[in-house]
Amino acid sequence: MARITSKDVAREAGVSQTTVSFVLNDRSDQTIPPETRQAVLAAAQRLGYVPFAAARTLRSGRSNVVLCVQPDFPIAQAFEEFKITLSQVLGESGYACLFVHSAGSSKPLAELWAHVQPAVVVAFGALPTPDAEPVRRAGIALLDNIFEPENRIVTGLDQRAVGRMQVQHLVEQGHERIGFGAGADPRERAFYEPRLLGATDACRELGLDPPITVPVQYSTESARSAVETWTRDSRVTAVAAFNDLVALAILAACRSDGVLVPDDLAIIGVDNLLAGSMTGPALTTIAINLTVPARSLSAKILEVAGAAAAVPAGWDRQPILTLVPRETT
Amino acid sequence: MARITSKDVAREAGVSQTTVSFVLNDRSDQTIPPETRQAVLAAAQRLGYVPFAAARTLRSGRSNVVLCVQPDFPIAQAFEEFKITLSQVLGESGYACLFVHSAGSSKPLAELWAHVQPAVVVAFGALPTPDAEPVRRAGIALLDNIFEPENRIVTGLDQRAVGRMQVQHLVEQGHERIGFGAGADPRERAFYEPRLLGATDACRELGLDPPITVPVQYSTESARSAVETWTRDSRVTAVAAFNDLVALAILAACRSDGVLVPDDLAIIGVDNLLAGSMTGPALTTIAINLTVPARSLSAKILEVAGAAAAVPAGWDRQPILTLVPRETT
DNA sequence: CTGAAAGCGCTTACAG
DNA sequence: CTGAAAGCGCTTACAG
Repeated sequence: MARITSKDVAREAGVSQTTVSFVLNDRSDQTIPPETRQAVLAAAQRLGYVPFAAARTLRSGRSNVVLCVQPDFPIAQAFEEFKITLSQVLGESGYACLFVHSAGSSKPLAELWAHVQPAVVVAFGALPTPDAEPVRRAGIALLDNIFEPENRIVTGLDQRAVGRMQVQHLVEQGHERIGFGAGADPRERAFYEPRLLGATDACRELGLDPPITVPVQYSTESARSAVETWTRDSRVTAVAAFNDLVALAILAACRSDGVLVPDDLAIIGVDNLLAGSMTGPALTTIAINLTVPARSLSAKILEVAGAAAAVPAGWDRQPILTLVPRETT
Repeated sequence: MARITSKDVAREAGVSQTTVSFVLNDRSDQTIPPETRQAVLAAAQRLGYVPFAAARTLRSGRSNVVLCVQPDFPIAQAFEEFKITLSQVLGESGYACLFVHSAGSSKPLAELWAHVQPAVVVAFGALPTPDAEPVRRAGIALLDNIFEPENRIVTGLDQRAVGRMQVQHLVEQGHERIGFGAGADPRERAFYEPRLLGATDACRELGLDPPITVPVQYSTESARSAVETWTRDSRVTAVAAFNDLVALAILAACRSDGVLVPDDLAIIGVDNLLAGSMTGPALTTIAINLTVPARSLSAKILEVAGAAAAVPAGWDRQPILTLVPRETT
């Protein structure tokens, strides 16, 4: 079955292909009488015409695809929400939001840019040089390292504020010796490093010693030696975990070692995982509303893509970080 | 900076564009002398030539993109692993694997097919008719409802086997009155319905009454009334939860109501979430190795795309489902 | 074995 | 206000 082309629409409407193009692209620099415009629109509708993007891309050298490169390891579930919001907002502005897993191509991603000549490439992490180079060379806008502190203007979210908020809460509860449960996986460094930085800043500002930091793996075993360090050697009374999973591991270690939570050791996590609300005692945590950063990033993407942002006003007034006090502090 | 085209390569190699195309596409129906072939390859290499996919797509009417439509709600984290494996295997066969969130376009996805004229469209759930129709009409291969029981040949994974395995384990532990904790979110029906079916089958085969099924939301509160139903009214001694999150909710409800696990009520989940290994008592669960279904699906995709599968042999011998016995059974 | 030429469907100077 | 024509970069009959 043959594809329906703009030529077909032109014939159906009794005009030229040029006119069809002008009408369908709503070119403001052309004056089209309403009747002609209606005729074209009606014909396109009747035939079910969908412009063939490959041809348009070939012609213009650029598609309206936004390509998002995801890290190869599973990240917090809350992140799904982020991607969904991003897709929605960009979708409303006529951009398709596609996600790739960077591990997808053993060879560098190079050829993928060619496949979908995107308008913008967004990398949540750092795009390795062999991948970034061809993007740059092709003149494609690249938004890199979205969640790094130095890019906080892009997402409106500074990870340091997370660690800062944790410490503030713990200190308000009367704690003076703070521990920090960092991640052990270098791929998650982009999250735990700035959060630790923020926690350290907050301690200093509040006149406390910097947090006693221990890397914790996602296992009770690993968390046990961390808990030992905190309670025995350093007399730490409260721990900020860089995420809920680490907090859960610490909580499990306390349970198995008879350390009372929150009496002997208070714990606060980050992410507001469902699982954290269902432990005993229930986990105090910080919820991150990723909807706001997603809208913020969308606006930036549309800006570099040279499109008018269709982002509704007021969204940036919503709070990103919310303390969820439960039973572990 | 101008794009490097096959014409440039032809000039550099001193041959025609036709020859360049033949060499670069490795056309077996053409005989090219080794020297010519080398010259072309060297020239392409030297210039850093990357074929412009839009032109190729325009010409052939089809790209080598596989488009995967994801559900709009966050699903199990293990799923990420599935997508990564899928990307890798398809990547090795020269296909780019892109993911979209179906909520992305308020209008039907229709225009997206046009954007990236994919070779195959894969929908993890059901693709609504207004979206499926244009795909079919465009003659694009569509793989739908990947995880439904009737498609178990595609993934090699029958969700019913999951529920079956849960019941078998519980019965081996001596239980005779089985409960089933289903999901409450209709969007997850594709997972809990077949699992319940499998559990019911297993009960019948083992001469037991069908499981007492209660929908459970992801909250301790919701799980409490479920636990009441099971322990008070029905004398159920063991519950199969459709996933770990429901199992965790049930565990939390037991904790708060003084129901002893596993003595009063045994619990088994599905997914092997990290959080489940860190509760007290630690959750017995079923781990799903999604690597195998991902490879299986890849093979199917490559088949419908008309490509030779580069799937290594032996992968289908690995077990998909593994019982992870811990402390709740 | 190799090349000149056509054509995929679109947009856009350019000419009326 | 509208249309004929060129050209984006590729592949493939077709002719030598």
